[in-house]
Amino acid sequence: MGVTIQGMITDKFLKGRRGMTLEPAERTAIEKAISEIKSLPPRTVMIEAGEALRHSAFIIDGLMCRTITDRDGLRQFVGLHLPGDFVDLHSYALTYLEHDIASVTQTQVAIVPHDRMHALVADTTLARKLWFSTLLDAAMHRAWLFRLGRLDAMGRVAHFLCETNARLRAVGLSDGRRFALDLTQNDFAEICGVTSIHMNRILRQLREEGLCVVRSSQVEILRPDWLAARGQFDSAYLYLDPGAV
Amino acid sequence: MGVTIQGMITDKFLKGRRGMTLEPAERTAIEKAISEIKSLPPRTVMIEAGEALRHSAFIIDGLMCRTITDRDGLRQFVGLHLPGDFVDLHSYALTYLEHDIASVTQTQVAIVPHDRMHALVADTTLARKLWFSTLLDAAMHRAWLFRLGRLDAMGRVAHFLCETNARLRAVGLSDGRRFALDLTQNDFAEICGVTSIHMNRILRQLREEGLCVVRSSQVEILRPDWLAARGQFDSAYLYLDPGAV
DNA sequence: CGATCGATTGATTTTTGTCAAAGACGGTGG
DNA sequence: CCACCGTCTTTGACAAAAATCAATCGATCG
Repeated sequence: MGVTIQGMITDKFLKGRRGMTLEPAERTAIEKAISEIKSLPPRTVMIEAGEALRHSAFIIDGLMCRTITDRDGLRQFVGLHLPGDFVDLHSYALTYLEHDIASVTQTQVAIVPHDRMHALVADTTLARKLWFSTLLDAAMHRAWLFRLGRLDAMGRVAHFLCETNARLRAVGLSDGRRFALDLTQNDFAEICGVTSIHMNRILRQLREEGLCVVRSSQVEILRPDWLAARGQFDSAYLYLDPGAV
Repeated sequence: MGVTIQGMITDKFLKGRRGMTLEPAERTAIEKAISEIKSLPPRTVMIEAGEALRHSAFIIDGLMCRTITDRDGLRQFVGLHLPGDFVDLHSYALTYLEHDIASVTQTQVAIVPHDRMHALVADTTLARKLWFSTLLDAAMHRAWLFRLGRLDAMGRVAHFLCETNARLRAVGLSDGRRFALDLTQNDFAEICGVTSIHMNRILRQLREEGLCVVRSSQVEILRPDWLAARGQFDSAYLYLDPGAV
């Protein structure tokens, strides 16, 4: 009661992030700036690199990814986005993106036209929170760089699963051990920068050793501490509320 | 004449970036916000992960890096910063960083206290340019992710050299083929996520095949086109002025 | 039911890391 | 001036990690 459908849309935005949670008025302001709600089928490119952009999208439900495609058409995931993520807020200041944004699963996004964004950022407090949200993405990029640059294949998977668990938990979509994650082994491979064949072997190994089961769009972490150690995972870069970690 | 020393400080900030160049008044505003100029010896940590921050630093001269250190003390570079880069502008909204920032060479930085930053971002046009500058870092992070995730060791080096060449060129520090870059082979290794031994072999190979000479703090690119192709380099993510590319 | 997509497995090759040891070079102190 | 040192570079031999090639297998879908 008292919670309108409208009120649910930005529910998860910056949820659980250290000192950056939105005030009710700020959420209302953002929700008023929404021009439409769009539904995307799975595996659909929403934004292509280079395209001129006049609006940003906020994920209400579903999984989206940011990818860069190489000369042979092979993709590297440079980000994975969950409900509550303002997936291409950065296009507001960049005007075009140098990567693609696509849905992974069936997705619902809220569209905010850039010309309505001007009014939002006139409020310097809200502007700073929006800025913060894009800096959070950058912090995740850095964690991903560490993952790819310093960890072996199993470490990368471990790190990624810890991160995803923590992020989903922050928005109430993981209980800390088990969560839905509708990615194929090939997606995991494109995230971790290994071949899907190798990814298959790593996931089997994790399963056989009773550490973690990744299977049919469901992840269950059996030994969270072990996984965090194996992936050298430290959640500081997610800027979560001390209580929420 | 007419160009004061003061006027030189922010000279290179956002220089050559598509529609984001600073107006004289904006540069003056930033320069007035500077509280001090600091000199850093080579290889000095300026900011440690987790430290509470009350100011940001702008690089006037020198090379700095952002690094994440693993459990064994091995570092992964997650960014390299040149003169004209507002190296930790993001600390303004983040309040602490999850990575270290250190000098590579002898460096001069201009310090801008966060409480003076408030006045700068009150100007929404300037705020947007500052925001853009942090998004540029994020775009580079993504290019680095592509590099680590999809390229082999030689491709990574090629990509990195193309990027650095383009960035230095934008601020007038490369002629497009030859530039100073005071990095050790170990730095290159920490940037590209390979061992320094392997990096040594790659650099030798580039040299022997007459493609590129990386030696004693000087880089000379003999075949820019080949290097760009080998590293699948596309400068779109640097958001350079069409004329400057 | 064939077709397609994703998962799985084995055999083999390629790339990169590890270990061990010199060589080069500049700077310092005797 | 020169021997010594530390840092950076270079090289070889070998081991480990991951990629590649080639098939199956299983489930789902029209």
